[in-house]
Parts: sequence; structure tokens; C-alpha cells
Amino acid sequence: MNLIAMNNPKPLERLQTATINDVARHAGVSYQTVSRVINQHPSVSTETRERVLQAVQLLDYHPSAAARMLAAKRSSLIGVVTSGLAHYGPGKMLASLDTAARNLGYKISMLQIVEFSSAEISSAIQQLRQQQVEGIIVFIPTQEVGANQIEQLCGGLPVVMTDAEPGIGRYVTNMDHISGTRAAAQHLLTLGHRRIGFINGPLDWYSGMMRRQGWLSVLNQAKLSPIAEFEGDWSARSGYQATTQLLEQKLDITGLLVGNDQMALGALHALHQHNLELPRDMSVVGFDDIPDAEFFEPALTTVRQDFSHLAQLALEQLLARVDQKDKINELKMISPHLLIRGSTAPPRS
Amino acid sequence: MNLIAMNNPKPLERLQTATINDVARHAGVSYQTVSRVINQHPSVSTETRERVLQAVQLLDYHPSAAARMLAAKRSSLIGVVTSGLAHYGPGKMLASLDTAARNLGYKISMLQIVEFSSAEISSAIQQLRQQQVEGIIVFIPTQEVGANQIEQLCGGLPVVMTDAEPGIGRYVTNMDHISGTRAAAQHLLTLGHRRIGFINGPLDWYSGMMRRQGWLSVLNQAKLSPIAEFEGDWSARSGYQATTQLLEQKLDITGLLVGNDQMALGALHALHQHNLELPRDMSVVGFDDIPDAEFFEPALTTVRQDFSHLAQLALEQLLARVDQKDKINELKMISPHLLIRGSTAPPRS
DNA sequence: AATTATTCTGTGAGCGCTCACATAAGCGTC
DNA sequence: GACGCTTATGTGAGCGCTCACAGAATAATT
Repeated sequence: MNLIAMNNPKPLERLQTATINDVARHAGVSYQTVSRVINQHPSVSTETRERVLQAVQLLDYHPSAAARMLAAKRSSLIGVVTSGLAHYGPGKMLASLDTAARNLGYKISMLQIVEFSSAEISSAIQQLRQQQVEGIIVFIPTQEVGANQIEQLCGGLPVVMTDAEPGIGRYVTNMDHISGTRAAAQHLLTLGHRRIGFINGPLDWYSGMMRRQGWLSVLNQAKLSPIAEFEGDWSARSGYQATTQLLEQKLDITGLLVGNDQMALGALHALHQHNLELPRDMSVVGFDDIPDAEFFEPALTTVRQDFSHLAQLALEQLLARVDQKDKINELKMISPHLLIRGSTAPPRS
Repeated sequence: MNLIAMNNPKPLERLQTATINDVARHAGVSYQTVSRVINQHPSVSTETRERVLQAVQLLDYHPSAAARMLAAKRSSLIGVVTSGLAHYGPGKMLASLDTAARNLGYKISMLQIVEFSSAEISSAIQQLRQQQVEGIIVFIPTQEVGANQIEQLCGGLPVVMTDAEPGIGRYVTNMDHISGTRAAAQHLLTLGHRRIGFINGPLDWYSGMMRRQGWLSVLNQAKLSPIAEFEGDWSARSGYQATTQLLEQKLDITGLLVGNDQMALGALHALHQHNLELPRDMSVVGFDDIPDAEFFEPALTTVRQDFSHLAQLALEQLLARVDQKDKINELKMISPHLLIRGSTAPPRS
């Protein structure tokens, strides 16, 4: 049911806080003058302003955001739907988004999704709309159908999604996963590797799907056919498991293309466990460039994604929509780039 | 200045959204009845409720959180001040806090601090107070003076801090860093190590200070004196640098106690670079148990912190205060525990 | 000196809701 | 049938603020 959730709101009244009227009375001016001071309106005499500010300080007055929103019909709030905050990418994006938004006079209202169910997404967006957010940024992995649903739930409110399938009338800020993956794969080929395994993230993530396309396109171009492909869940453990399986299959693979750095860490661990010497016996390329990647054993060659930049672009795109500027690109794309470190080398033979 | 910041609020009017009156008119009832339906008040006939819900759906009505807060004098909002969201600990805590709060009918309003300046903290708390939060959880590293300032800024509003110096009237939920560090140090001693280096986090973090105390107390008890101590910044890089320096000093150290897993990763990297065989030539213990630690080379012995639990405890403590229940402990403490994996072994000789 | 422009300040109304009440109807009770 | 007691609805007021005005003071122009 599309109901409006609510909790029992026992009218617990907090210690009385000062209102604009209290301040006005105290400063001997009208409430409107206090409002002007708060909003930095120019036409208030320095003397009056000073008096008002003193009263503000004295009464420990904090203007009610709720009342202001209600009266001004403006929230200056940007909604963010995210997930997996404990991971580097989402955390980093939220962090830079918050900073960027604050600099532009907006506040962030964040809602986290735990499982990617329609119900949860729907409830998150509804909650944001109740807060009168002026636009929504969606940082969750989606496929076509999810993206449509999200747009519909937002009902005309500007939305920008990241890592989502582009589409007409849909505003999307994406990482160029294909070019990133291509660069990584090409690097392995250039080094001379021909038998390469691919450990990907989940295929129901847009990024997983795109990286697969990048990988296949390079193979195709080089007239090679895929040898082994695994679908992990981005965790180090899944990378470890995939690699263990791969080694057991004895496919004589010399290179490993991995969907993110964490899975690559798991892969390295499995390789060490099999007493392979790296990078002599196996080259590994990751994706993301998390800060730790440089200190893996060996230092990980990886594809750097600038999450901060991505978040900022998404915000820009959203605000352009909020401010009704015309001519906004429906698709913004940001290119990751390859960082060569110690985990790749020419194959042994 | 303690001013109330504001941005130019050009009265940009969003596409008219439906109000409670629109719904009432549409359903042929009074606004109060609609309010009752929204708030799940029992005394509304099923038939009327149905009619109202239909109108809600039809008009795509979303009750204004601002108006409700204003009228009900209740926000159901918990403020969170955090920092370093891109790191595992803070991200994890925010994530579980959000979930836990939602389950209890509260929403989270998060504000991130970038640098730990008085000004930033002050502005963050002020912003939260403007949103009429019912309580504040502070997840930033502080020392005595910071904690006092935070309490003062909150002016009577319930606050709970994590990893802060306990004090009378101050509500704190802490990890027991001392016992955690003691367990780690004791483990090294039990294995037979006598010459142990200590790579700590910053000493102006409460956790850094406490871990140092734990370390020194174990040394003291074993009648050993400290040999080498470094202060990193929690990053893998700083762990790497500290370890490199340590090795250059040729202090004949056999064990390394490291303040977190990331610095431990850097340490491992430095050790490998010096062609030491682990754990034969050096035992390393970390702190945190980030999900990746198990896949380090070798798998890291570390002290597990349950960040989710910590966040939940802090929330519990805060809500107990908000609901005015008496007899609340001022200090809640949660114990981390040692996880022994492959990076520790008896010293060589 | 009268007019206009330029500060500065104050008044009414209303944003969208929830409170506290009042009211109307239905039902049993003696 | 007058009394309560429950259930279902509606009415007034007001939460704390900002908007659009209207004024009062001062300064600048003719």
C-alpha cells in the first residue's frame, strides 16, 4: 500500500525554545526586523542588527527550519538515496556530496537502502518528498526497470541517477565503465597475456553489466574468446573464492581482470595461498583505486574512479535541473584511468 | 560570529503539490479526517479511510514534514555529526544508525565535519538544532575540551558522544580501547615477543590516547620499557612510512602493534619490501577487523570492533535520554575482542 | 518648501499541518 | 425515554516563520 507511514507521536514537548517573537520583544523591534537580520537582508541599520544579534545570542535562538520551509515554500534540501555506506565508493560520494551541497547553500537529506526492493526504494523516495526536497540524487545500482520506477516515484521532481541506464528524459551521471575496463584489459593484452580470467561484480548492477561489455569488446577486437568468467559480490571474500575455483580448474591463465579492488585483494590472497609468485606467475588488475590498493601485495595495478568528481557532477546536473536552466545534458560521463603498479607484468614464458 | 547562516532564498515555487485540504475536498471530508487517516488514528470508518486513501493516491499527496513538525512540535529527528565517511568505521556506524533509527520511528539528519575546527562543529550543531532534532549523536574524535564545547553548543539538548572522555553529566558510548589493546599486546607477549614496536593513531584522538594507555599498562606489568612508538594518521601510507623508519633504525624488533588495520596493511607492505618473511620474521597485530583484513598477506591478527553495535548502543542511550527515562548510565562501554589469524607467531630464535 | 527617492521598520495574512475541543450519531442500560 | 458511553466526524486556533505590502523616517533633488 502506498500509505504514508507514521509513528506514534506522543506530543512530547521539548524544553521551550525561543522564537522569533521572543527575540523581537527582547531587542525591542518587530519580528520582521529579526527575520531580516536572520536572512541577511541589507536594509537593517547596523545598530539594530547588533541589538538583534545580541538577543539571539542571549536567548540561544535557533530559527526553526520547519517554519521557514513552510513559510518560504523552499527547503534548500537535496535528497540522496544511497546504499552500502560502509563501502569506500558510496561513503566517499556521500561525503563529497555533502560538502559540495553545503557550499552551494543546500543541505543533504540522506536515506539509506538496505535491500534493493521496490518497497524500500519507494518508501525512501516518499520520505524525501515529504521533506520537500528540491531534487533527488540516487546512488543505487539499478537496471532499466528500477530506473523507470524511480522516475515515476519522483513524479516530476528532478532526479539524477548514477550508474544507471541512460534514456530519453532521464538524467544520469555515469562512470565510463566500458572505457575503464577496456583500458585495463588492453593493458593485459599489451603485456602479452592471452589467457585472461575475468572476475566481475554482479551483473544486475549497471556497472557490472557495462564492465562486462568493455571486457568482451576488447576480447572481440583481439579475436580472443573468453576463457573464464565469475560473478562476485564485490567483497574480498568473493574474489578469493572465485580465484580459488579458477586455479582449481587449471586453465593456464596468466592474467586476471577483477571488477574492483576488494575482490582483487581476495584474488591476491588466493594466489599467494597457491604459492604463485606475483606478478611473475599471474598479473592482476583491479578497479576503483581505493586508498589501500597501493599497499596490497604487490601494489595493485587498477583503474581509478574519482568518486568525488562523480558525486559533484551529479549534484551539478541536478541543480541545473532544479534551477530550470535549459539545455542540460541527459548523460554526463566521467572517465576513469588506468594506474599501473606492481601487480602486472608480462607473462612468464 | 554565532550568526545564523542563510543563503539567498529566491522564492522559487515548485510545481504545486497537493495539500491536506485538496485531499479533503476530493474525498468529501474535513481536513481533520484526512489528518486522522494519515496518522492512523483508529476512529475513522473503513469506508471513509478508503475514500481518503484513494484521494491521496490520485493527487499524489505527500504530507509536508515541515508543517507536521511545526504543528506537532515534534520532529522525530536525530542529528548525527560525523566525519570521514569514506572510512569503514564511520560509514558502518552511520549505516547501522540509520537503519536502527528508522526501525524506531526516527529519522537521521546527518552532518559531516571535514576539519575538526570549533567553527565547523559549531555550525554543524547549530544546523541540527535548527532542524529541531530531538537529540544529537556525535561521532567525531574529541578530547576533553571538544567534548565540553559540544555539550555547551547543544544547550540542554540530549547528546551522546562516542569515543569521548567520560565525565559527569556527559553521556558517552565508548569502545573499550584499553582492554582491546591490552589483549593485542598480551597476545604478542604470550607468543614470546619482548621487543615490540607500537604504531598508534593520532594522540589527539581519544581512541589513540586510550590505546596508548593500554599498551603502556601491559608493558609496565611485564616490566618492559617501550622501544619504539610512532604516531600515524590511520592511513595505510602512514603505517608504511612508520614501519620503513622503524626498520631503518634496526632495533631488532620482532612484533608490531598497530593502531588500525589500514596502517597494519601499510606495515605489511613495508615488511615485504624489506624481504621479511611473515609471520616468521615479524608478528603484526591490527585493530578494527575491517572486512578486508582477513585477506591481507598474511591474514591479519586483529582486534575486532563492532561498529554496528557501538552505533546502536549510542542510539539507545540517546533515546533513553530523549524519553526522559531516569537512571541512565553516563558511560556505556563495549568490548572489542582479539581475532588471531596468520600475521602473528612466536619470534624466530 | 514641496517633491521625489532612499533608507529603515512595522502590519496583515497565510504556508500546511496538528492540537484541543465541540458536535452528531449510534447503541445499550435501568 | 432520559441518561450515559462509545464511535465518527467537524471547527477554531495556532505552531514559527516569510511574503507582500504599508508606513515612517531621513536624505537628495527640483
